[in-house]
Amino acid sequence: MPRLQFRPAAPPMSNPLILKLQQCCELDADDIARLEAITARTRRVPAKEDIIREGDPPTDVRLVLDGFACRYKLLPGGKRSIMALLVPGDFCDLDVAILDRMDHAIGTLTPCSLVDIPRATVNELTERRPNLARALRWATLVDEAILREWLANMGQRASDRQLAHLICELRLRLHVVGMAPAASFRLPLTQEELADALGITTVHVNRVLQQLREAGLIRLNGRALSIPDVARLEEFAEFNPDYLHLNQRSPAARPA
Amino acid sequence: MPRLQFRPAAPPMSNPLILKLQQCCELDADDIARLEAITARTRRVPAKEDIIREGDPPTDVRLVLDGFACRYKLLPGGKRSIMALLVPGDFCDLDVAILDRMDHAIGTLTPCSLVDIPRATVNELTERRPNLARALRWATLVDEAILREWLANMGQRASDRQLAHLICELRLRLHVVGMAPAASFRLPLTQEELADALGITTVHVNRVLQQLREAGLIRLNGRALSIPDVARLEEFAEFNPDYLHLNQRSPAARPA
DNA sequence: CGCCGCCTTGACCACCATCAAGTGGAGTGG
DNA sequence: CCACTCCACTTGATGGTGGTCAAGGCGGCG
Repeated sequence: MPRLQFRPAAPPMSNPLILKLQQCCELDADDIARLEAITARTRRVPAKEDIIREGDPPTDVRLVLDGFACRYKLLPGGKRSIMALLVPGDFCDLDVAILDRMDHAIGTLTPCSLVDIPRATVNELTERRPNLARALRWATLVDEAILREWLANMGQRASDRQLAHLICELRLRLHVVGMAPAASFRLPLTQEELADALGITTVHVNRVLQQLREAGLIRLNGRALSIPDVARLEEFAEFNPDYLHLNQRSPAARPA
Repeated sequence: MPRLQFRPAAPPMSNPLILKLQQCCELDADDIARLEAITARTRRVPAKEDIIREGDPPTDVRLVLDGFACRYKLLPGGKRSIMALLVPGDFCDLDVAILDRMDHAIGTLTPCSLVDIPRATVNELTERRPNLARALRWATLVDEAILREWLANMGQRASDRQLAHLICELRLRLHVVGMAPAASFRLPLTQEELADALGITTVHVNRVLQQLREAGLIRLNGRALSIPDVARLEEFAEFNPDYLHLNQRSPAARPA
């Protein structure tokens, strides 16, 4: 690749937002430069802290650049429902400015790096760069598709397949942003958090994890998860990645 | 009301799309005229028929003007997951043009009146009428919020409250479009369809419906459902309507 | 009349919730 | 360095919610 010859210091692309949006469209150098400019100023947030609370009026657009966060609601009974996991490259609230108040909260699960993007910047970007407008819209549509898949997952599958399905989804989403090479990645969620996302109890998550381990479908020590045979796990989970709408620009080249 | 004096034939507003979008913004006469023009040409579709199939490339925008439809997926095991109910005023696929192919299907539950709106018309509308652009965006955000609420509902609540919650939601959504006056409405879903939406079995839906009847929370004969005491049912279901984001323009005037 | 969807009911049992106790590692302070 | 606490994870016993299987009723429609 001679055209890289004179830029030896250039790091391999590691901006998760850019990596993700490239699944939708070809981004040109200017698009990429703008995205990098936007994501330059990050802010650290400790683990287990709210980023946005239910009832808040929406403000800036927020973006996760590092760490895991989640959308959640607290129900009257005191239970928590985790309705989405946010990984690097995911937006918190691209569009919510139109709504009067947040109907759910967003909180960190691990320490996170966030970017706050003024709404005006987003608007200017989408007006001038049709590619990016399209890519951002694509990102919200994929978030919605994930929500639908979770609903189907939760409603129709037994808990072992349900958990396996979540693992398959996370692997692929992390893979896209370069965080799950070789079918292994850090799964920094506690079993309680997994339980709240799956709609089952902590105790049961524990037992199901052990089942999956004993079946040789996953390997897990500490927070490090690896998948000996991705195809086998995906088959077990009935995982069909279509809903993530990856690699739209060149359908042949989907990452394995 | 003397200004209506010379239009005695004018029907009370009964266009569900307009009634719904007015929950978001004040629409002026021109906005309304355009919406009426768009919804003039309807098309009948029989019950239990697909409107869009999984895998189809997205085409026109479709809108339900009468009847009930649903988003659904068929899982490998042969089970069906209903992930959304579409009632009059709801869009099938405002934004999906950006995606390569549908990741779920949409089918009618009852006979429906649909409108097919060319994408160009939608684009033109949103460019010229900021109010409408806002209202359409609002509508998709509410759809997403409903999806999140369903996820919480399914994951965290016992099946009786789950079903009660769905009934509360439907009542309010139908009320907005003038189809649930006096806390009663037609619920044209079969118990099997309810089961697929709630993630439980038909047999269990049957039993839960009877429980709710015996508890005096609902009255049901045939497909006609009425709610003796809405507040009581909503309390039982832990129903909090905030997620529907109704009546944003004048928070005081929410319909009871 | 007879078929076919849809609803209803009963018997049985498994999955998963609940309750309770205990392990082990990380961090803290004596 | 050891005791202590705290948190996440682990394990067992028990029971209920809701699944499964099976049969029957009922109304609509050809």
